[in-house]
Amino acid sequence: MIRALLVDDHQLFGEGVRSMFKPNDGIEIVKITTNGNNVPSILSELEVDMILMDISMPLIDGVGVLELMKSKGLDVPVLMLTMHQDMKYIRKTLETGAQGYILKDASKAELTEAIVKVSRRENYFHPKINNQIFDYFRGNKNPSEGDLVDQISDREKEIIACIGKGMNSKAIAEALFISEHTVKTHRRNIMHKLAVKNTAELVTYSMEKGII
Amino acid sequence: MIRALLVDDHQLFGEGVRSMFKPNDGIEIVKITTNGNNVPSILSELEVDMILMDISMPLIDGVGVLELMKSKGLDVPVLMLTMHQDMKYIRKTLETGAQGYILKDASKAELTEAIVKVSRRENYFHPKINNQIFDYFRGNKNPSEGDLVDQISDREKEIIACIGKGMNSKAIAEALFISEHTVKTHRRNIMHKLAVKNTAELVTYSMEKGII
DNA sequence: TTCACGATACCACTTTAGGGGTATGCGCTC
DNA sequence: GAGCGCATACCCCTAAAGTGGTATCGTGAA
Repeated sequence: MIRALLVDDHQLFGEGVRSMFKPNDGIEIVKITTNGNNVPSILSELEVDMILMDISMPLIDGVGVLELMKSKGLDVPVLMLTMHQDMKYIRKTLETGAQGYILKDASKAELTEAIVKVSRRENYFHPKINNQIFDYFRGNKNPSEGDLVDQISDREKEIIACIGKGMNSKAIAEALFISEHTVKTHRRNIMHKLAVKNTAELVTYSMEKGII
Repeated sequence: MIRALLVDDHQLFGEGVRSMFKPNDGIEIVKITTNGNNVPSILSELEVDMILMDISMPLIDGVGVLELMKSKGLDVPVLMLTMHQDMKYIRKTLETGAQGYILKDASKAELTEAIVKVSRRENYFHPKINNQIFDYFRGNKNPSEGDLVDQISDREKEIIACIGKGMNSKAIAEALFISEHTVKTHRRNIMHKLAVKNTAELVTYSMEKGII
């Protein structure tokens, strides 16, 4: 029997998954929590073989919980359970040490397989995102092909956020206490880094990639 | 026993909810479909007391299914089940005739209550969105306060999509086989309707509201 | 210690967006 | 059938974005 902890802010989903597993499935959701911050204390109280965790949660997100666990030396395999197919999330979770990644539109059979594999510390990637994983590792060998997003500095992200709010270069300059020239230079650098043609595409790209 | 049909593209969620209800709960998910287009044929085969439906689905969305049902004269009460707390979705579903609206982070007790009420053709609104509903009806008396989004015509949405892709007015004109002047007029109208200052804000707003 | 990078700043220039009008034809509704 | 919204199209003009440079300073890595 695999003892699993479920971390998901959607109560319905959590209770649903719990009742989905019958005793002879070999999987039991021993605890559900909607607050990732509780994970360390739960792990100290309960014996848990693996953690099923949603990525996007209000108080602390999946990646945050992974980091929290790592900082406390808690080493329980984690299967990320999410709707997001974006490389941004997949990448972050894998980098932070998740054992697997499965989409919420998976079937019960797929989830079962994923839970079993992850509890054995094997990797599981949902078929739909397997190709993206390969692309990611390929991209890693060619840094030029790597994700454009993390070439953006914090200051540049500030600029992007202002642009998204509809501020023009002058307004941004005043808000950040810098010259309008500097803002324009930043804009240019950002556009080159993200390989976009104009502000509109810059905003679209930034929102899709979660910069904004 | 309330016989419910569940329409959700997330298999896991669907199977989870199904197994959540035990015989003595008085609720049975008699069928799960991931494709809303199948709803009419399912209703002709099975006796169903109410429909639990996700709003955002790939092939046909919840509102689309409601419209499809209405066009075929199918009158089964529908409880919308979703993560979206946006007024945009709530409003559309209510306007199209949904009986209730519940968030996916509800508890089993709340879902049960909602299903029972909806099956009796009573309304159910998740507590979290009740206030928004009131605001909506208040807003209805003041049409100026209404949602800006649905003042946007289909053509204008096309223009917005092109802008988001980084196309300039000339490129959009060529793509849509219209004059650049027309595109500029559209842009102006859109910006006025959405009350935004420039393209960047237009893109941000449109993405947040789901126009793009 | 040199070298790369980020943040800052400036100049000059072209292109595009944005705002002011006005207008016409089409389909729908009251 | 008058009015309304929508898509279409054109005019003029200003403000802003976007493109080409160059340059200084500080910090942290090789």
